[in-house]
Amino acid sequence: MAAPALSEAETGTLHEQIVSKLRAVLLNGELADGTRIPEAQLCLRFGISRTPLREALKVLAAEGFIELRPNRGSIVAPIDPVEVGHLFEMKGALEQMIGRLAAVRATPEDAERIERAHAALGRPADPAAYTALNQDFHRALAVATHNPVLLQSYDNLQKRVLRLRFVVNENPQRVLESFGEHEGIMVAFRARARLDLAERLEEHNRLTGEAVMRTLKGESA
Amino acid sequence: MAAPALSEAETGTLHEQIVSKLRAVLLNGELADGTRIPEAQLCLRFGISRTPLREALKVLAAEGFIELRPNRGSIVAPIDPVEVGHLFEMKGALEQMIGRLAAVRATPEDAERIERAHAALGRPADPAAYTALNQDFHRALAVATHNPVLLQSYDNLQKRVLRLRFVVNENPQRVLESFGEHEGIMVAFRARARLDLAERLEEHNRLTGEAVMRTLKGESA
DNA sequence: CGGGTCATTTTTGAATGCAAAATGTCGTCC
DNA sequence: GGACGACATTTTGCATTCAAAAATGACCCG
Repeated sequence: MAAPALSEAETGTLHEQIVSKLRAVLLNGELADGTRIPEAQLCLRFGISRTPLREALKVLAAEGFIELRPNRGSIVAPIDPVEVGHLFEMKGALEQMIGRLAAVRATPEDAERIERAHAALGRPADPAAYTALNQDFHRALAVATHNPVLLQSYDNLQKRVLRLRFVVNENPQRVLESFGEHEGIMVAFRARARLDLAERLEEHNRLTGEAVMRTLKGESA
Repeated sequence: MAAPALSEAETGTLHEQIVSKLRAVLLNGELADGTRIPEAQLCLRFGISRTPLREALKVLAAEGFIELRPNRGSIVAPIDPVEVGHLFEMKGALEQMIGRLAAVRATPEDAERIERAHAALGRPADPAAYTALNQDFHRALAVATHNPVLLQSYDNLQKRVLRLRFVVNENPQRVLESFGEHEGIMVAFRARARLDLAERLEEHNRLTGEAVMRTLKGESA
């Protein structure tokens, strides 16, 4: 019998579990951006002492999810429209790389995972499920590059961008456009057309970024 | 009177100082890759207790410089030829992005910094100095993108690659080639030719990577 | 009634202490 | 001579403790 596939949050050392759990809390939008994070409260919540919690905070700060202010506590990293632009720009460079590499390196298993993720995306459930499936789809392409360094950076960016969905709601118009773009991406992928795949992924990312930026600016105005 | 510009290692909280200092130690090649890092020894060396040291270790692990093995201590991240290939590949994507953006966004001040860094590189001193100046030059181009997200990722990759110089010595032949490539890069930069600059940076990175990989394979064989 | 100062409380940063896991040592047996 | 196993030692992971810095609030003065 195979091992029961423990989720990342229930294995490893205590502080590693806390990193996963706390990151999940932040990505679930439970703590609004900019709010203070009292250590004692989190210790109570997770049932641990401050030592592993503080280790986790340092790691999450390095990942860009929280901000440490010496002697003044940690805060959930504020969402800055300028930084969001930079995040999408950086993600665009990775998407291009993903396109060029995945088209060439995808194994049959990779291709099947990508097809499945794309198919799952075809039947739109609630918005929250759509977001998760969309992430899975794009991540499956990143996995197909077989470059762990790239994948780790991509995961980080994807998660940091993911936090935005609580300040800018998914725009239904944009979701519809995405379907078409995803189809185009799959066409290029099935043809293993590396430059086309790169271009379509980059453009898809750029359009999403622009939509997010418009909403961000609209709401702040 | 301006503040005396403290180096990163002497400011901020204790654990932040340790992160910088310890990273510097690793980049100086004082600890060979794969060697164990006894916590007590480092505490003694830095004159601190284990708490901030362990926080620093977690951060450096997240950055990819060390590896944490639960209950079995930390080791200096082993240099794996396959991973080195992945690092250069990822760096290549960023170099392209740097080329496309820096050509367009560089301010006159950026341009001057880049020119100065390039000029400093022209008079080759000892190999160690050359490596540092070379890093400065490429970093100056990254700064000119005015994208901090990119810059942070680039810094990380640059430093991780930097560790290699202790396992593969700078190859004089390759250094000579670099001079020519740097000239080409500057020509493209001065003309603000974004696609050319991107291509030359990418190619320069690829050639360096290939040279390193050849040496790595040669030495392991 | 508002602003400012000082004492009190809370919270953070780092050191210490303690239990569990891993490592090393020695003796035994084959 | 080498493999195995019990014991002692070391090292790690986490909880607890202590000191210093920031936040809070009471009090006074204008």
